[in-house]
Amino acid sequence: MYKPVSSKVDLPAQENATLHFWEDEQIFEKLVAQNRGNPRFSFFDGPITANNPMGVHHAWGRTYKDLYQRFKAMQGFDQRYQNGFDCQGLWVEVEVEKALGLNSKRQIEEYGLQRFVEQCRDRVLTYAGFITRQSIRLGQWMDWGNSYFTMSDNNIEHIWFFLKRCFENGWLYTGRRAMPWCPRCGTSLSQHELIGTDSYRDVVHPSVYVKMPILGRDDEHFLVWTTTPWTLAANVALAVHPDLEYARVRTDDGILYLSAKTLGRLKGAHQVLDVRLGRDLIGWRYRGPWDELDAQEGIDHQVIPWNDVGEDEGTGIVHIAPGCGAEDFTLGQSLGLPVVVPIDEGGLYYPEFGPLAGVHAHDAAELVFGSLRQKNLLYRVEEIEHRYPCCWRCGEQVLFRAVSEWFINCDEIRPRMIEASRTVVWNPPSVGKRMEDWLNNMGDWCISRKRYWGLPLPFYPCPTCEQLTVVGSVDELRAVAVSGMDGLQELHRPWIDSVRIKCPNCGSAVERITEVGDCWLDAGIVPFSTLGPGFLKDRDEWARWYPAEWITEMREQVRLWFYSMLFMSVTLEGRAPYQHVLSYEKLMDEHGKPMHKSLGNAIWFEDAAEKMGADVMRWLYAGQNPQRNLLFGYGPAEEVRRKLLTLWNVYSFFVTYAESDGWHPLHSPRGIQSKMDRWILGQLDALVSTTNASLNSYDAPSVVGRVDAFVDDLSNWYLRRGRRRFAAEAEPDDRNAAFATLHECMVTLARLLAPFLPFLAEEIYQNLVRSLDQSAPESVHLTRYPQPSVSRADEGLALEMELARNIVTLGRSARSDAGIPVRQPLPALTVAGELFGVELSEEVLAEIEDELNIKDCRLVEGIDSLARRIVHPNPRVLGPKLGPRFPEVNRALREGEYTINPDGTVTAAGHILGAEEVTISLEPLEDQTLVQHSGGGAGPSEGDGRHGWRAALAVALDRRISPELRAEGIAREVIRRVQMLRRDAGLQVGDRIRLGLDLAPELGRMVQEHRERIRTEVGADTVSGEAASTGHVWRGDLDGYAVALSVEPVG
RNA sequence: GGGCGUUUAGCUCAGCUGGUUAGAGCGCGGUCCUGAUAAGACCGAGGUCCCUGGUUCGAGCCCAGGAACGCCCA
Repeated sequence: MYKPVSSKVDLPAQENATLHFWEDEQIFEKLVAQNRGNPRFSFFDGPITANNPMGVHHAWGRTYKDLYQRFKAMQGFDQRYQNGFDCQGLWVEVEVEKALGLNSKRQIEEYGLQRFVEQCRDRVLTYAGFITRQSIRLGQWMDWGNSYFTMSDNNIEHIWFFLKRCFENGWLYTGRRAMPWCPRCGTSLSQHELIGTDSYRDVVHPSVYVKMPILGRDDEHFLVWTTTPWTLAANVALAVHPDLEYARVRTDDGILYLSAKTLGRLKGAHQVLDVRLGRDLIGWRYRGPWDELDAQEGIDHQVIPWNDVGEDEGTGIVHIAPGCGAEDFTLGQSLGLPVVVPIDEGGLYYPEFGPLAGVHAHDAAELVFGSLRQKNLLYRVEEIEHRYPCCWRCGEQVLFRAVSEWFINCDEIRPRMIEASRTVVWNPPSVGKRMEDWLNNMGDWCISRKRYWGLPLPFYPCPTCEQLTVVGSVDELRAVAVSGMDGLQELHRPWIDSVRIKCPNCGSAVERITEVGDCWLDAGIVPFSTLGPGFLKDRDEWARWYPAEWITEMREQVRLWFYSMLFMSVTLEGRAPYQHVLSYEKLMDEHGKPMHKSLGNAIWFEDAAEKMGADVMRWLYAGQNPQRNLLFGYGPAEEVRRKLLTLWNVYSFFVTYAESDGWHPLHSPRGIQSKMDRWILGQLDALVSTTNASLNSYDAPSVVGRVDAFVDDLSNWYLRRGRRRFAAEAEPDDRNAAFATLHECMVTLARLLAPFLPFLAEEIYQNLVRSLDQSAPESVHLTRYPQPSVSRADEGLALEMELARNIVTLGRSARSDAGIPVRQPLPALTVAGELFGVELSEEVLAEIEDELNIKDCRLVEGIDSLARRIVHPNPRVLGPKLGPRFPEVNRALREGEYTINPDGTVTAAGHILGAEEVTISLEPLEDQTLVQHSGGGAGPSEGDGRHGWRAALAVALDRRISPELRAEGIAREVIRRVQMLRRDAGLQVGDRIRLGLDLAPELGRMVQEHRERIRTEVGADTVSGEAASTGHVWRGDLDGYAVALSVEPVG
């Protein structure tokens, strides 16, 4: 027995029931067991940050992951199904800080490192559980009990191993770099923390023009402009553009140098004494504004060249403080300039800054101006409004500080990474270019972070002899540790900080540096730490899963996860860790705007899943071109839902009729297939074949398009045409064939769609297969993926059907032109055209007649009685053949200067063109107003057989309505009216009625011979000549005669 | 400043190794069909394929230059 299926469906409810079924019956576990020991398919899951709930953007990528893993599983591949969580890093710390009301590193330390770190871990575990439940709701099948966590000791040890290898390679070093720094939080901000929308604000700052006395030239000064007066105490150089012109001008404030185009910024009158190029100023020495400070001792202030100097602001002479700015720092590094860092972690000047010592950088302006004024160096102060970065957490304005960090030198590995990247199939290919570009430009990898919750860098620099020890594993640590091992419950701060080792060189006790590692180390090691027991523990087992055949993440992972994995993999194994990469773009709201909590346009995963349904989401994701931003929302989801609903309704139709008919897939006779059956099964086979090909190259969107087309074929042609074949009064052989065909289509489709729509596919499979056959696999997901075998695809039949559908389209169009509804039968439709050898069988002609309600559809030889043939060149053939002479032939054809020869060839401009060298379109003859035509094209297409028909066709509609036809039309009209009444009355299809049929006498006579047909079609037990006065009644007129109809349920 | 990508109907997007008449869905107007279908069909309105130049018998597609937008890097 089939389970009854309503034509209306609550997809989310259906899905939740399916989830229970999978869980109760352990279907996923059975799938894993079923494929164990088979050839493997290796996929690495990029770790999702377990810091917040999963969003609908994550669900996009997770759909790809699940889709291809399910596809590979149905092909029989053994897989690991390991999900990953990214656990460490500033993002987690920040959320925990917010939750605890902490606002700075100082407060964290007061709160207690251990408690803080435990909170971080708790948060990760909480959200890992949350994301797991969400992913399950999406239908994602993973070995959820076996997820990897990047905070695990195992992961950390593998990174230690990598870092030690880097150390042995001589790549590890400490260096400084200028970082955006929040003095309130006491931490640097990483680049991506400055990218968010809230990070830049309009701020008013005092800007200052400062005079800097030139050494060896009395009363001559460089005039310098800056918006950050607090950095003047860290000045080490001035930069000029070598090719700009600089003027020496006399002013009331002495002789000043500034670039020629900025003279307008001087106060009052000035006199230009001379002009020289910036390059002539290079190397000039000057006295800095704070040379008296201890911090400035020994600094030789010089003018340096810099091509980034401009004249839009300031004076063309730029104050350089490498300790206080990112660009300054980079420039300083390239020229070997000293770095003066004026402020500490909290933004306060260090003691060696004399009068400024202990002052906060944000409060220093007045003090600075006073001092400069006193030294007669202050030229002018003005306010400036500009966009300035702020800490996204606390809103504090960011300062720049040069700080010491740990780096991995990339010189040696860069070319090897580029080589490895070229072995990867990047999808889309531009992502590969992006990777190569990134590799070519990558700086050394800064791997340290001055924070708490993260990978402890295993670096032990000896304070006595300066030898650096890098520990490569816990065993190694144990071997050299002198204290702290007993309390080492995990490889995290604060516990790891208590471990001291003995310097192998001098024997001193050495502490670990306090820094933790970049979280991309955590993710990049995944190919080594997660496969089996891991690279370090069981190399053979590890190697069976390495490298990944396929991975997928969003495109920004090129410079993040894809990069860090590649880096670590090339270092440790000398090759890329993945073979195919699929990347995808960003998810936006349905209007193309980024989703933001603050904009109110964010859609939460739970809401989407419960309102749209996971399958709808998945179909939306799978159909998206991954190279384009996905516009996600309830509008697009509704479009998808309607497509799935079409499929659902075919399913519902099948179940309803198979159940009432008692048709059984195993016990009912196969019947005798019609052309329609053979056609749809051929379409099905073609779909199976192309779907396999597409999925094997990770191209889901084209599958979605073809499935949509197939469902349209199935619903709007096969089933629409075949409805009556499923009725009880249909001929049994034909009916059985129809059921068997539709059943096969639905079951194959369920298996084909299982990776895409796991819920819907399961529902259909359970009801159509499993409910009748307990020996069948327990779940659609335990079946094998449909394989292209001996195909029943029949190109000739496909073309014939396409031709038929084209004729129907023309016929409908002709009826529309004539203003005659389809319900009114018409005597004849004449079809003529260039059919390219495709034949229309009687069987298919009958479908056309029935569909168009035409008594006789006939094909005539030749077209000339219906339409004028217009010859067009077939440029694809003629172009290469005629070359430059092509245009003259083209012109002749266009202007009608040609003759069509009896053998079908065409003579134009002195050339004889073969039938395959031209195409024919039709123009209706003027007196044949009811002719509809379709343009000619390339003839039967090769390709995949879909929508390839471009024949030149013409149809002529005979619109003479005899009294008999009129009567039949009216009878159909009556039937339709009664059916509408039945629906209004809420009757089921099988319910019987009493029909009241009160017709004007003339009408009654006309319809007389159709009375029995009316009675049977509307399911009436009796027909009376009078309509009831109340209840379900329709009164109106048909063809000008009064009519009253009534419907009363029987019993 | 450099790199990558995008630009096609009101909106969202297809468009094959270049082929002459550029398509779909949504939306809009009209008509029709229907006891599987909250669906569907037919007709219609709606296009400077971002711009300029080049190659070619022929360019939405190839080449060069430019513009706008997006992302990444500096």
